[in-house]
Amino acid sequence: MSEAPWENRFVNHQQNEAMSALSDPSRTRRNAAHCSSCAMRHLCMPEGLCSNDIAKLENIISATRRVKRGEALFRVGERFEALFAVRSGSLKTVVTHDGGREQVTGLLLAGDALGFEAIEEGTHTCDAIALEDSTVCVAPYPLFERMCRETDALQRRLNRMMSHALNREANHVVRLGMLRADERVAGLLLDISSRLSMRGYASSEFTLRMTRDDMGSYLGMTLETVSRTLSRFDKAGLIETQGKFIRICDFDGLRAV
Amino acid sequence: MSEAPWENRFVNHQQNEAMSALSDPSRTRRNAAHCSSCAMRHLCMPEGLCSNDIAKLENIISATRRVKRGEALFRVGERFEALFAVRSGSLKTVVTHDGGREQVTGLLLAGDALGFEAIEEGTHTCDAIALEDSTVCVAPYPLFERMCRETDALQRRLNRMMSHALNREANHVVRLGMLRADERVAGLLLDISSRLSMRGYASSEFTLRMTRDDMGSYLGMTLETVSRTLSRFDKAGLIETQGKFIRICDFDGLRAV
DNA sequence: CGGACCTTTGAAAGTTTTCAAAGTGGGTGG
DNA sequence: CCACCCACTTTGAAAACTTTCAAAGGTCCG
Repeated sequence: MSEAPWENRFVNHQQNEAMSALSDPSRTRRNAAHCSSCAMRHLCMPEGLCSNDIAKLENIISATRRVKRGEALFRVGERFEALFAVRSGSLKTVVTHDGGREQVTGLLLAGDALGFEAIEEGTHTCDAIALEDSTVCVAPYPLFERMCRETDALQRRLNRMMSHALNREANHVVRLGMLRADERVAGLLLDISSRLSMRGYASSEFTLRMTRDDMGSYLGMTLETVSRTLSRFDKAGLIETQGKFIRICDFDGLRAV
Repeated sequence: MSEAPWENRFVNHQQNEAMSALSDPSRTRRNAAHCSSCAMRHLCMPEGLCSNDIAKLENIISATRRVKRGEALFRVGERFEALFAVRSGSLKTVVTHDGGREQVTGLLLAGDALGFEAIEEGTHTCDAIALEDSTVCVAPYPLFERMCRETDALQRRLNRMMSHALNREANHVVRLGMLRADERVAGLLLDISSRLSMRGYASSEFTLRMTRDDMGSYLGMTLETVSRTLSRFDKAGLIETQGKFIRICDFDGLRAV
């Protein structure tokens, strides 16, 4: 049982990746180590940065923060102090509607950056909750902003990252607005798979730390419908589920809804 | 009939606004005139820009483009060349899913900026279609980017605008994911009302140039459900509808769903 | 002014939610 | 280290909501 494939958790993948991403053996300072590693790639390692720039950046992004499962990295209304990048683990962003109803608006995996929503008003507009014990890199925004001013490439990277976040949201809008329940679930699985794949992880199996309730909230449906849909996919041979572990068996089948 | 309140179109409002916003009588050049006026306020007139900066900006944003009803300002796949701001009229953004199904992902009113989604990949990821004959201000991105580099305040404004777009999308996600049909329609009406109000227009009545089909697509429901919901609101005394003209009679009632 | 497009309304069909209850799993304290 | 318990998951059946199909007005744009 301890050798079962679904024991192959995110955390393990991430640590492997973190190690292998240390492509430059000369950087051995502790701060440099995590900064140049996997999770901060998008935030810290834009093409076009010279090694001098990278050194400056490493000084800015010097802190790592730990967030335990269920704890908040930040909450609605808190002052905006830093951008974050998921180094290991995963988080969800949540908005609480009046009346206490909650909606999961985002899923952040290792390598994803978050916090951009707070730039507008200077305060966070959603909660970011860890789905498992996680670590994030911290980029204090005032410093980051100053460095953007000095380094064009970094500024361009920031603009692209925010544009990327915008496109991600637009995809989510399409998923919620145009797709039926089973199409949404299939879309989510394929989306996660492709995000993992882009970062060098196995794309056909993963452990999704969201509950069925979280998935339902994210997809605009009830937890029961999520569960039923996954069961149906399983019976149809499209996937195999074992609790939170999911293996995709038939990509084309999933794409065909 | 020609004096009926629903003759009071957006276009009229906008022209009034454009005139009244010419707060500095010294700026009489043609290029300066439209640039310092209403529609570009968000793009061009951040607090913190000195008059010298503003002059430079006016040179960059020198073009106005006309888009006729039904025509595209840009389309999916087209190269990203400029950011835009709606000067008069209104547009929708549309994504076409495989299979030809279309989803309206955004509604842009006078004063709104658009085009940010194209920064990531350098090509547009949606179509922008005019809902009525409209004009937009054009900010060529390479020039705009360069000016951001020279002027901190403008860069900060750009970041805030993109963050704002992100928050707008997040609101839309919540609307689609957590609300029922009538709540979505009510939410849209209140959203439009508040956006008009922020820009100094009458907030209790407006002519929404989208068709019921567009509204349905934007809200993730069918045109029939939109129509039925509006009829029900009308009968309940919450609003008055006359085709595309809508008057909100009972804001609190609408907020209460 | 005419015709195309848009809107409204009804009834039936379909999908998803709600309510309910049993089963499963994993993390926590003893 | 194990057992227990709480939280999560699964499944069923009825109810609710929304869509689909259909047809009759309306509106407005050229």
